[in-house]
Amino acid sequence: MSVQIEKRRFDCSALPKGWKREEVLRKTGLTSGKVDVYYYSPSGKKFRSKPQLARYLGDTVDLSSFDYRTGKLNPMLLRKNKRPKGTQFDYSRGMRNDASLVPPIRQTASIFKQPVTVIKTQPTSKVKSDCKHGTQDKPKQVFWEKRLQGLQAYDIEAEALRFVELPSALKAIGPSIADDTVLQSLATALHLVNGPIVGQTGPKQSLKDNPAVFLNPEQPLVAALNIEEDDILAQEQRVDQARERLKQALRGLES
DNA sequence: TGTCTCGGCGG
DNA sequence: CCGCCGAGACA
Repeated sequence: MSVQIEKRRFDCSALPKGWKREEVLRKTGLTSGKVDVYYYSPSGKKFRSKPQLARYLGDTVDLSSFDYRTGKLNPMLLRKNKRPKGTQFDYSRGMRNDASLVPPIRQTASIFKQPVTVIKTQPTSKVKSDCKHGTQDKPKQVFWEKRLQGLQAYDIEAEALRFVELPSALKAIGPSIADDTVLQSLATALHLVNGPIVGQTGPKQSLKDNPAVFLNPEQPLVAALNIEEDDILAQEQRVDQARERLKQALRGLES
């Protein structure tokens, strides 16, 4: 009698390095014999459905050609609108269909945020995984924050909302970077960057002379900042005051 | 509290 | 029938 493997965690060829795929056999109960499939991100987070995976990977990734159960990439799985024989490759929805998409091409936003090369081999094309560089994020443009410059929040009366004042400790870095841009870059960094936000830590003079070269685009456009115990205490106090004001306001609503 | 496991709902 | 996720069991 062959004892089937009841639990195995594999590297999966269709997935980038570090991702694991696991099959778990149900041993008891009404559903005994059913196999559950799980995925593990490089950081160890467990995923138990395709929607969960999609949520984690974000809108930029198209999982429509990914078969969750088998872990394989392109089994032409979409039941409806199955393509006629003549068509060679499903370029996936959302992709433009111009000359720049004739293989071989590079895609940076592919399954699991991994760069792939689409190569053409007669008569069918296929997707070749490129693992040797690991996962890659889209490079950030230097001073990309400038694209946000001049954008402003308005209230319902179309009146511009007053801009918040930045603490004097936040010193902008870069060519004519205004306070609002500093705030936008800070907010973006807080939202996107995993890890500490430390500001621009490069050599001061170089940053001044040639920011385009010495700036770290991963960090916000502020000089390296140091947060002291006092700053934290002061901030806690401000929060307390704000809460107090909110309490008063709510009390005013009740009566 | 977090992980593992099976049930069961709904497409 | 099967994907997805809730929730009980268990550590």
